[in-house]
Amino acid sequence: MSFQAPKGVPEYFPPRSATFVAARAAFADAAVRAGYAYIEVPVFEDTELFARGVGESTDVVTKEMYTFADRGGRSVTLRPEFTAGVMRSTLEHGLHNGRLPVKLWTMGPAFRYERPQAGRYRQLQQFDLEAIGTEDPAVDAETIAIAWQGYRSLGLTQVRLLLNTLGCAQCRPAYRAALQEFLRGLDLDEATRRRVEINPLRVLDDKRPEVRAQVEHAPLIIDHLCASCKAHHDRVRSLLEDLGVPWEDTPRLVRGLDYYSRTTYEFDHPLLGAQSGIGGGGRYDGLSEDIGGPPLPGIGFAVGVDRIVMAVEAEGLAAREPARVAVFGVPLGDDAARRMFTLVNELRSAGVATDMAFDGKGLKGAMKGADRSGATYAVILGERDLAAGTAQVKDLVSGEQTAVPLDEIVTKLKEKLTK
RNA sequence: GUGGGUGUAGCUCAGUUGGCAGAGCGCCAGGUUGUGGUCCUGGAUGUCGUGGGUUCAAGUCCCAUCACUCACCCCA
Repeated sequence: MSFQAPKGVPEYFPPRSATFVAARAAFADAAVRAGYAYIEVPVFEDTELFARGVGESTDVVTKEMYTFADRGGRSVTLRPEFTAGVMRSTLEHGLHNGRLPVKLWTMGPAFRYERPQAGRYRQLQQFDLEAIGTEDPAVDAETIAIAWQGYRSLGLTQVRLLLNTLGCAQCRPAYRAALQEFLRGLDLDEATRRRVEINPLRVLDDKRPEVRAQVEHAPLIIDHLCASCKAHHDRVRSLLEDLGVPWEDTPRLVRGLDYYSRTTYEFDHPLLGAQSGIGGGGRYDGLSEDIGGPPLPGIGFAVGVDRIVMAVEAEGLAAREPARVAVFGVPLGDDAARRMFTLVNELRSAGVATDMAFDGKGLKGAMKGADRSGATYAVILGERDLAAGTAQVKDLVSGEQTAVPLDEIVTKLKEKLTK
């Protein structure tokens, strides 16, 4: 084995890839049912878009971006997240000039240059959903409900919703100053002291016990909200209550991307170890303006598909089924193999999932293949059958076998499989 | 970027004080020349991560290096 996958890039192959596909589909279905439409955005963008959209003070921008110069000398960056690109595309194509909100979803890889560990990858797979052009707290709750449905439809029961609000341009500055004043009085290491000046809210989210103990009595945003932020937050919470979606108020929850404001949330799974966040999102009312657009509020979330696969496995729910077919062709001899190839394609055209044995496999080996394919029927075609214009249709569960004329096989099998 | 752990068959792993490189699962074949699953029998597959050192002899000891992995930090 001379080559291996790039560092920190997870790969999904059968049978585990079935869980990956199911995880993405669960969220896509939930989004489509709520009227969200698909958008395909670039895997790479102008570096400046992320610098301004995600925020110059974030670790993602300062330390973790895959940035390079293309052959034309432009600085481009592999997307570290989706929201900035979706907002850019919305503005560029004027989607916000139509009916609001613009409801969009997308999915695919995002890239962050970090040291890999369990659940943390350099190429991570995300499902992303955004509602742009609305301030209605009901849409905040809607996005949460969609994510919640995604987790539930996969059978996950241990997901926790952590909820907070970060205030807005009206109330956050005063709170930020009060928090900074408090944090400056603490005994903190160099890097953290720098963070106090650049992005003090993030210090609240520090997991180190010595930091945690010190910020225990720090002022909280929840006590400094302006009237409209408080009303917004209360409304989101009461709507979640109406839906029966349980949450935990987590006044210290802060997200690592600068654009977040007001509603902020994270989904967490207790069985995943250190990287337990399996989704997160919130409101980004200032993002459009940050990247040169008009005032345009928005709310959305991203879920980590890699971590959802891990959560599904941790709860013992993994599908672990390779692709299955209903019918499997077993040809004996070259003439039969040729006839079988057409028959198999006819079955597929008729909507019957079908596979067949290749490489001139013997009867025993081909039947073994039929068994492993998961098929309920094997169609055996040997020289004798071919001469008689029939094939043997074998019920692989009962072992029963009958001769069926070749030109009736497709309709007969369709009949058998639909009842 | 910082700190720990682990590298042996496709997978999971064993390998004693340094002494012929192994098991289970999987795979292939046969038992059954036109019938799968269960069973029985047989078989194939190794740069012991890589390079160097010590030694009569290294999977085992030493050094270096790479990869993987877990945690910090950060985040999905």
